[in-house]
Amino acid sequence: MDKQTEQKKVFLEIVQQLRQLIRLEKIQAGEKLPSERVLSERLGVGRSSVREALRSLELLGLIETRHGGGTFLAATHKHQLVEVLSMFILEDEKSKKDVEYTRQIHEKEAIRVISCTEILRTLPVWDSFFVKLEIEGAVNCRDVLREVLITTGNRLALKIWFQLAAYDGDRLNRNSTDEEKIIIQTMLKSMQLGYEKEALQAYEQWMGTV
Amino acid sequence: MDKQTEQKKVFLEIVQQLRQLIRLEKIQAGEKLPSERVLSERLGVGRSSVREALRSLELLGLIETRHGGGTFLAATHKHQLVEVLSMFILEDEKSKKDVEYTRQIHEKEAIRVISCTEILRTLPVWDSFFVKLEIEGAVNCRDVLREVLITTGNRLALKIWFQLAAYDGDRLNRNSTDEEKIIIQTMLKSMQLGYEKEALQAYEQWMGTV
DNA sequence: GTTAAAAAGTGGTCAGACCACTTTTTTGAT
DNA sequence: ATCAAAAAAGTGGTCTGACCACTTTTTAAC
Repeated sequence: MDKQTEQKKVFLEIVQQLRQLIRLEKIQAGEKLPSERVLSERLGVGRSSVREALRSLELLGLIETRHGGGTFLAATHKHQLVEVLSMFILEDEKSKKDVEYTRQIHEKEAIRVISCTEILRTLPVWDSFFVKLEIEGAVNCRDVLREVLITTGNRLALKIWFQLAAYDGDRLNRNSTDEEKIIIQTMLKSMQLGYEKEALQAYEQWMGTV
Repeated sequence: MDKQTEQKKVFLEIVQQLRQLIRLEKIQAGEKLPSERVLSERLGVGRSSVREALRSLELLGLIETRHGGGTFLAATHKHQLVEVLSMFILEDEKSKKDVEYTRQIHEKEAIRVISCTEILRTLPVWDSFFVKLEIEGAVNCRDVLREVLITTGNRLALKIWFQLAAYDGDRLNRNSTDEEKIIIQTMLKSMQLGYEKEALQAYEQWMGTV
């Protein structure tokens, strides 16, 4: 599984080396980085390779470049953004539990919102899941939760959820078992009736069975 | 305010042109993109510039490159990631409400977790806020919420919150008013005692007054 | 028709050049 | 000695050409 990741990504290595350089040199936010030519020499790579790495970090908002002035470490509040990303992008998956748990935060909130909103909890889409459960005997777990998230109408939360769900995919993107079928039915029914507490209980039970 | 953003970012223009090219050519996920040399010619720029743009998109996970094979549009689930980012990176802030609301999702969840966990709700840090409120008459709203998020121990949720809070900063990074003082005290006290419902009620009231 | 070799295509990297802009240093007039 | 203008150095921005390693396609031989 790790064969591919460790293979060879010279380009990413430069990014990592740059991060290391920033850490070792204790370069603070707003301070200047070594010039491209100096970096090229110190890292033993061509200037164009350095630029490719720098350009990536710039798009991420980690650094800022001023034509003729130099390259500077971006303001701190932008770093936070990068940290979130790098956790995924750089495969820093030392906290899979956090990913799962954070995903569930959004799912629970969506269930609450829908249960408390007449217009949302009476949507015909929920009945469609009942039909599917009856006919096919199972539903795709991810589909159910995605629909829940979509229904709330919070685009940002939806996208964050997509992101989290993508990295927790194996346990999510599958068909429900017979055991889960009953739990999901209970959850959806409670939601439709506006029983927030019962819907959440069923959800917790669902996640607990996985 | 927009003077700087529109100035000149030739590098970002290429990224945009690539996005446009992908859209116009209807290139689907997994399909091949034109080669670097072809792109260089079609866009009227040097190959190194094209590569800088491609490398950025690669770090974002939008594209995949195979040595000797070509450049391919990444799988869809990776796109979602990019969308979240671009919402911030490309300053596409057409949904400030969503940012605020999503931020509050995490804050509410943190309050729930703390209220239900003996070890967390009896932490001495909460008392320190009472002291500060008495002596100085006010606390920094952001500080309170940050401490709440930190306490839960979910690093990922914390970082997402930092990100969201940074873009909703003005209304958050300020001292509490006299009116808020009482509400915050109520919220913290309820949390300490494990009264989840009351703590959340106070929180909702707090956010409602802003 | 199959297979092996050759060719073409493509990404990966480097080196050098030139331009535009900024910062620093030097110069010269007061 | 001071200050302003000019020159120099430093730096990012971009392009070109070259070579290598790898993959895909084409060709040639059987």
